[in-house]
Amino acid sequence: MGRNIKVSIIEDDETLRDGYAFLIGATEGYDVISTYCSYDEASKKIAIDKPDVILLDIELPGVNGIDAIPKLKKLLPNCYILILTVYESEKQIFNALAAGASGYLTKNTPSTKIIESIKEVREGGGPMSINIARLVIRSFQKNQESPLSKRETQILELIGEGKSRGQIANELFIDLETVRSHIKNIYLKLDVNSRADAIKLARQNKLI
Amino acid sequence: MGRNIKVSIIEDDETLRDGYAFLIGATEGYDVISTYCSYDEASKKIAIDKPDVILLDIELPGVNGIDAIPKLKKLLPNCYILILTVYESEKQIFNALAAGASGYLTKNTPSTKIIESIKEVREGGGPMSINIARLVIRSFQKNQESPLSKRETQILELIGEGKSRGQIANELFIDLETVRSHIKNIYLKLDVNSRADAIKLARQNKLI
DNA sequence: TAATTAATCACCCTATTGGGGTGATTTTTT
DNA sequence: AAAAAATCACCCCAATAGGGTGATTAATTA
Repeated sequence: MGRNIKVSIIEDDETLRDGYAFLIGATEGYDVISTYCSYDEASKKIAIDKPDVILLDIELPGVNGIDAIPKLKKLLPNCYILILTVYESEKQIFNALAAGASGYLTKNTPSTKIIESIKEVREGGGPMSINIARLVIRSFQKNQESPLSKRETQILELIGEGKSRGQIANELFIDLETVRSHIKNIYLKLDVNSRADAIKLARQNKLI
Repeated sequence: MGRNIKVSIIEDDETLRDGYAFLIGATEGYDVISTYCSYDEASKKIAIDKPDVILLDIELPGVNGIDAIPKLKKLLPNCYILILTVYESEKQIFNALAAGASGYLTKNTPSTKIIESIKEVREGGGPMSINIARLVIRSFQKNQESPLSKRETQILELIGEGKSRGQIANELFIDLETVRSHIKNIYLKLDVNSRADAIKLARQNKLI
């Protein structure tokens, strides 16, 4: 338990890489056991290093950081990956998290927060920069001004689960014709004429 | 800009309520302008208080915290709601965030973190307790050991968007029969026999 | 109170879809 | 060399989806 946390860094910018390495290595309880400038470099040796946590950049030469995540996870299933990048686009963030990153920090993060996040991630936490947390929280928030009624929203949710009219009717204890009627109204309100378009629009606008 | 942050507290436990109020009120830059023991109490006067941030408990008498969120948002559209609760169930958390909460803290949170989170939420951040952040991040992570191939996963994603075989075929520039064939294999692998069941199972296991 | 919206059900229609069978061929990966 | 992935083909038929055009009965809001 008192063992030092073993950290590897994958970052192509030499100055940053050395900076992080020095910073973390100088901190009590942390060892920087290796640094790499690309995934291709890292892949050859990192399985032997066996780091507890990898600090990973997104913009890398060769295999980019996001594609590197599942590969690293395969090499080191018990290793936590902490993204450290300037990229703040929603897609990048969600892709990185979906791929298996356990935390996401932007490069303006103060060094104390980086150090703390490495510990946090190893303890099962999910450290994020403030701006990332904002995006993540927003991704959960539904639109409060939906044109759809409660029932319509409910039915659109079931459509989003791939259910047929019949299945929806059974689940809600209403007639099949009533379901049809609701769906027609949904289509009218959203100005679409297919399930796929309704789902797309509803998800885009966070109606469901 | 230098104006103090106006905070309201809705919390049924008197000891906690007074504790928070004292704590926050004593801090430079913060004013506790009102405290309530339920939503029903708060609803009568809180629109006049016009707080910047509401600290909200989940387990409340009468209207519970989660149902109170949209109502409060309607009364005070520009107010941020910060959940402060012992509840840590995934559903509660995601429901609260979906309803419009901007942050979620558990009650073991140190007081400095609470104070900091109030400021953070007003600056557009999304403060979370460490354990909450863990759940939130995990909710994004996909299963790395899917039984499905890339193409199958892709097709199942499109099915999850409500698309028909024909639409999928057009989108992927493959034959309708090929789509059918993939879907059959998906059903075989997942041991289901309908779109709805496939989507359900895939989402449960984070295959898509 | 009057008007609107929500929720329920009914019956018309037809092209498309969905799911089940049972194959085969060609790449790609292992 | 063997296995898995990706592609396409043709059999079947009940169910579905979407469009039209209604009506009745709560609720909610003006």
